[in-house]
Amino acid sequence: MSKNRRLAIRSGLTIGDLAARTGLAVSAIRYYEAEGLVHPWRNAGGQRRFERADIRRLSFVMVAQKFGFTIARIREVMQGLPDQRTPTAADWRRISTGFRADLDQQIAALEQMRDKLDGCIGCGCLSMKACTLYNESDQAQHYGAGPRYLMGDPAPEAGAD
Amino acid sequence: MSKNRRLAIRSGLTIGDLAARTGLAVSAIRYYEAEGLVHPWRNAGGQRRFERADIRRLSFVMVAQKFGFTIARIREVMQGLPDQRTPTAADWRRISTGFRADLDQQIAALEQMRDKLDGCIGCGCLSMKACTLYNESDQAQHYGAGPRYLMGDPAPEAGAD
DNA sequence: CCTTTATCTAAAGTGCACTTTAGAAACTAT
DNA sequence: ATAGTTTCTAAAGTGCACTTTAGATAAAGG
Repeated sequence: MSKNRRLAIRSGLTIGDLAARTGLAVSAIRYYEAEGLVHPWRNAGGQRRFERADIRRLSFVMVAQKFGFTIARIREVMQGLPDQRTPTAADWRRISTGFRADLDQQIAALEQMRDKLDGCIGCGCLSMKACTLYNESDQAQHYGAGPRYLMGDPAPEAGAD
Repeated sequence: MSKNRRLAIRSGLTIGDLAARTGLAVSAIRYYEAEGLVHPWRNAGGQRRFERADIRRLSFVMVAQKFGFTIARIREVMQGLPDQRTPTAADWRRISTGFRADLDQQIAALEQMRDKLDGCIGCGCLSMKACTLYNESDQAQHYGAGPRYLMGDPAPEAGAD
């Protein structure tokens, strides 16, 4: 029970501490380590120990996931953080900004698709060749194997309606 | 080779025909049948035969997927189509409209999150208690097991920044 | 008629993001 | 010292949306 360890000043946070503070499952944190999103060290007994800054890293991961980014993309973005020193507010600001740009793009793509859908609803077709939604998406098909319901698809061109 | 079957006037479209006209893989169409999104009949030899209207159904599925809807949700929406007669343009218009409402909501949710992200970037926190992004999402956690990168999450409240 | 292509079923595999399980070792509290 | 957590690893399981594989049957073309 890690209940009252006097703020764990001793030697870093345990995985349980981190789980408690982020709301993540312990197993998820281990998974994120395997994916290279956090880099705990080990204590004498072989247990993971984390820095306080890792709370921030994991929180960032959680938010990024909420926005629909994959682990791979999140790892990429987080490469922008310093490796040796603790990231500063400015560091976070910097990578969050790039992240925001992606988000803007996603929203724009969604809005474009919505507008096209409006056209299709108007004509009642929603399936025929005239409908831009299909013509462009037919080619786009197959973005890697699994489910491709990540919205960042190839931002349909504006014209051709 | 179903190349020149005189428009397949005979007895409905084969699964291959449908694949050619929608761009879907044959296996995907079988999967969609298993999921209840299309209901082909069988010919004497036990092969699937589809109506022309099924091109439309499948195209609808494809577009819906592009927008990030799950098969379950798509099936739900498509329950709104008539079972016995061929759906009319008005039928498609009707279900597409409900669909558009969902989409609007998703966009709105994304925009709200973006705005909050702006606040977080501004303060450089992106992880602490002050940040609305975590406080609300911590609770929300766990939307079914697998990957939950579907953006339709619980539309964060506007206030509290 | 015979070969080629298409289709069939059932089962297993894929990729992402995890969780669950099992058995063992470490740590904490009493 | 001992009981009760926690943590460890490795491996398997989960859910979604499919694809791939294998072996068998059906349909089409020459």
